[in-house]
Amino acid sequence: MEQALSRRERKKLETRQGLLEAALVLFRDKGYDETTVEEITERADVAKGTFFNYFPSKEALLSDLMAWQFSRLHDALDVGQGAPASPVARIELLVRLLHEQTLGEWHLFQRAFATRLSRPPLSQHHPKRRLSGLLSDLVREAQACGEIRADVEAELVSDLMFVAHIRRLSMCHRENGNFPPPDDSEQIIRFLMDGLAGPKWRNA
Amino acid sequence: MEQALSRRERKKLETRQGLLEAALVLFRDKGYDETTVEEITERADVAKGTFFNYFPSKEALLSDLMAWQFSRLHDALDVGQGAPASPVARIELLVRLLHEQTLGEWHLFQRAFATRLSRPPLSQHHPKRRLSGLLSDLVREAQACGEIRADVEAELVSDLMFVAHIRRLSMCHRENGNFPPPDDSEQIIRFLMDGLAGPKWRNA
DNA sequence: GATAAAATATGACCCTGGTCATTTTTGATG
DNA sequence: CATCAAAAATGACCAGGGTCATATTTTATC
Repeated sequence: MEQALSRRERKKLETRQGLLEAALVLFRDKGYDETTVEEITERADVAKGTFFNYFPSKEALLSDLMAWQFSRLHDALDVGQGAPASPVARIELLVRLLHEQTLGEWHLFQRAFATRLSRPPLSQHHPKRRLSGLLSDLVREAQACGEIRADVEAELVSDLMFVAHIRRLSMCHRENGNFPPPDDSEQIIRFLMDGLAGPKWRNA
Repeated sequence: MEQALSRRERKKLETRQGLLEAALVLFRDKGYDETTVEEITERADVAKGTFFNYFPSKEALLSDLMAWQFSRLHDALDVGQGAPASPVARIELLVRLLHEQTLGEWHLFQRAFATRLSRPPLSQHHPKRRLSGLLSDLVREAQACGEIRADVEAELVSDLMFVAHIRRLSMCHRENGNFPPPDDSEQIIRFLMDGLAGPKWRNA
């Protein structure tokens, strides 16, 4: 057990967590753009300047927030904890979990991903908390054991899966307001697996 | 011939175009974030406020800029003008052209796409100028004539192609500075066509 | 031309993300 | 305790995107 946390360090973590939680509530409630950094610090009961002692930017906080939200996924995907042995099956599981967890916050998620797409990484978190790393690791595993062809970059594949997921949420949301779609999460993965030419070409 | 443009309307178009061109030069030169709206209006020789009479936001201008840059692609893909008849072949052609045209401006392109991903459409341009519409139309065509399975949403497919392209540029750029990659644009399309399981599974 | 109404242009102003010099708190040491 | 240096908090400040009431220009009409 490492109880090597001085009071100072504990206070620091507390403040940081307070900011994250305040932001999450406000983002959920009013949306990302509509929430001011000052409102966040107000709610967390610190001065505005303090915010930037903990996060280099508002976007970086969002990124950390998402990482925090998704850190639990790692455990759920541990084979030791009952996750399926097949990497592809675990990918499908991940996508399904992701889908459940993203409901209600998909616009935040979407925003965070878009930012990551267009700008260099904002802050390096613990690898255990990087969703993209998790996905691409799974892809690499699947490639290693032959479930997925190895002549494509794992990063590319995982990104495609990611974006497919975001698209689906986005389309659902725009069409029927906020209604979560039927659980066809794995269909996208399957389509990526089968290819655009489709399974019927397989035996042609 | 419609010469139904009053002087006022001509001037209006001129100003708009002036802003677009000024912005393009500055974005290329200094980058999107580093370019100020005021610098753009300065260069276009109008007041800052005028900018927002023509574009609702800086981002909207970027979006229009990209649309403008890509409007010529439509012509290149006209079957009457020598483009291949096969929709998939035309998709491959589009991706290759896209790749050539994006060189040197990929970060702008990337930025515009990321914005489009995370926010509702900023301004509705002429459909002929919407790149995403162009791509998804091609996909629909390919589906109609059986080159691509029809049980997946065309929008989803075209978005995946889009993102794959962006990813590739992004990775190339990050790895070897600015060096354009070997012309393997179609490989991604082919991988999407074949699927992750890969062609070797085909006859298994 | 003179006049008026509509379209356009303008820049002072506001808001908010982000910076930074300064102040306050912390805890180590004698 | 008193002292001091390091860490952390603070809020005045700045820059840039975006708004808007006002000023200017254009066109229509007489």
